[in-house]
Amino acid sequence: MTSIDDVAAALGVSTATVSRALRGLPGVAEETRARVTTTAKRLGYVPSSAASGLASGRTMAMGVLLPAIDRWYFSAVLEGVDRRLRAAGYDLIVFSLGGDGVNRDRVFHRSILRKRIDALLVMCMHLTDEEREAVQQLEYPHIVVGGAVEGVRHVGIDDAQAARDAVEHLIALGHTRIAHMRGGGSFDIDFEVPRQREQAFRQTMADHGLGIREDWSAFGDFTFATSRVSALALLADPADRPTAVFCSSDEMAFGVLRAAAELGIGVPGELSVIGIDDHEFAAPMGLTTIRQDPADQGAYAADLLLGELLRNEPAEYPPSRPHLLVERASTGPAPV
Amino acid sequence: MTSIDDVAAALGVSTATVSRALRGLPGVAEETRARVTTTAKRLGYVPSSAASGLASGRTMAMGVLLPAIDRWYFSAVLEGVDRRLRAAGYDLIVFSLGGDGVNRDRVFHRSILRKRIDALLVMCMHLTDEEREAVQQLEYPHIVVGGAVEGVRHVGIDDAQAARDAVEHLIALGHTRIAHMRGGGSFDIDFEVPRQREQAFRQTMADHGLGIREDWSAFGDFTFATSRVSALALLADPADRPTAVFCSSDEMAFGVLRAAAELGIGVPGELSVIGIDDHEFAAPMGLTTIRQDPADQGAYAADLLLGELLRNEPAEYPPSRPHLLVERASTGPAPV
DNA sequence: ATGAAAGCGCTAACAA
DNA sequence: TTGTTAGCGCTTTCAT
Repeated sequence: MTSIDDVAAALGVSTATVSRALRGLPGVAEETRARVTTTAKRLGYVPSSAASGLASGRTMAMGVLLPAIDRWYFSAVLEGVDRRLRAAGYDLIVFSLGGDGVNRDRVFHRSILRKRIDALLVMCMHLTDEEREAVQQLEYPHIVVGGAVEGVRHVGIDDAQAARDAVEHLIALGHTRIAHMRGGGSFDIDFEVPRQREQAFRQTMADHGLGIREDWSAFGDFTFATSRVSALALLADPADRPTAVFCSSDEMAFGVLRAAAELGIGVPGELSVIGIDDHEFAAPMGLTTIRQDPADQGAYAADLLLGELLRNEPAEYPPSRPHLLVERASTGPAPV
Repeated sequence: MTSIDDVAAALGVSTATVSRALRGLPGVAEETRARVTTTAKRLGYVPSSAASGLASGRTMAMGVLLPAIDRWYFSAVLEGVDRRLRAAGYDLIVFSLGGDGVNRDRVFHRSILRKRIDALLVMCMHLTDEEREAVQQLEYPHIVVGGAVEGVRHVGIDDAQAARDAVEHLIALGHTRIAHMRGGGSFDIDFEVPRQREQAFRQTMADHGLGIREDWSAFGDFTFATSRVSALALLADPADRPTAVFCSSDEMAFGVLRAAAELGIGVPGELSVIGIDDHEFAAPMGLTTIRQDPADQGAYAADLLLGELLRNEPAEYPPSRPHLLVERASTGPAPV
């Protein structure tokens, strides 16, 4: 491996000059910089991140802590984060807690604190008290994306308002018999988000003088499969079923749509379904939903951290990102 | 930040002893090791990865190069890789080429070669000649997951056989009018995989003496939305349409199912649909498919690299992972 | 079983 | 504008 010394020796200049030239620092004659650049390329020199990290205290890497990679929301956020980091020349290190609790604290103690990263982005999820504390006490910039985590700043959509918008869309269509497909639960994925959406659902119903039936609060676990099974039960009785279902996520909405199709229930004629997310499948499925843009959220958070790294001072920022009602074919007037 | 020297000083031992004790190396009295461990924990000592990487030449990180994070296959592979790495105490660095070609070569030259990682896992995708060469000449262990990349070893399912199994399932059900929903195209995602599946489709049809209609080779781009639109056209004419569609991926199969539903075509009564993947939505959708396990492929590849890192010699290994026909409700006998 | 000391390859004062 | 020189915090011989 050719090192900075090789380049310096080849040109008869000092390593400091090579370093400055290559990093675009001022105080290097343009002619010198050109020669250095050329020679470095010719020798195939690539700086060692370990060495520069050790010397400068900057790793040029950012970490993302998440409960699972292979879920729509998280992978989309990741994509947004990555785009920004790439542009800034930063590398992305992913810490997934991946289902089993095994190695959870190893992640915390070995990696997150290991000076491997300059900043950390935490995806909304349930943390133990100890873990939360570890995050709070991080010495470098950090932020939560998605739901709130106590004592840590965060960015995300206004979950309560998003849920309210969805429910009010149904109410405006004349629905009064509205069920809720809830998320959260088996995954450690989150606590705050499902709770806020649920609470907003209840509050909105109450604000409009509509009653809530506890047996119409179905558990969908944020997944297609669980939601489908729940919906099959929820919609089983033609004589007594909701005319609309507010789903706390699109994936659960797909489960409800599927259940309706299996039961021969017409959408939106007999049943309206609305979700939250605007998942990739929502448009082709004709699903009405509240759009959020996870990639934007990730990019926004990454920008924030990158900015703080640059200016070395905390940023002022509005914590909430926009959402938008997208009307498609899965919602319509309440049946008479 | 407390360093190894602080720990050593606190105990009145040398840094070498602390290092040995903490890394579980032999030649340390158990009593000493215990004292070191305790003190290190008390002082909140966490070794710096940059320093140890610089000194030892090991970064304890593995890279994954992929065209996009937020797609089913890739995020699932990532999950499998991550699980293994976590267990081995390795960190995961993700290099996404993410759509736009911007910064592509920066990824190659700045990150991959930057001694930041001990090994690289490349997700099947289209690489420029120069990029392919860069990968081939990597000095550390590397492997491709998914489709083949010329000149680099790889692991994945036997795509040709998987496609053949799918098509023969349809043929065994009596279908002769079989269409193909093809993937590949707009994403740089892949070249080899869609081609192999297409070729196997053609070969299998020919082997069974069945004709192929070029207008029944539809382009689905590996996505739900594109496939749905293609299928809408493919299935438009009740008097002249296929009785079965072989889809090169589940997401495209969902598009075909959706199109069939919109057109009022009964599945599997009038139309059989089969996919490849066993996507999370396949079971609740009742989709017959060829199951593959991306997480397993990722884990397998990661294990391989980890093993080589450990033993310092290339591993012998079977390049192909299993696939399995999963019969569900979307395929049935050809209509008479 | 432990310690001393020489780097690993860079960056960042400080000089010149 | 360029060079000199300390480190950054570990690992790893080589001694002891």
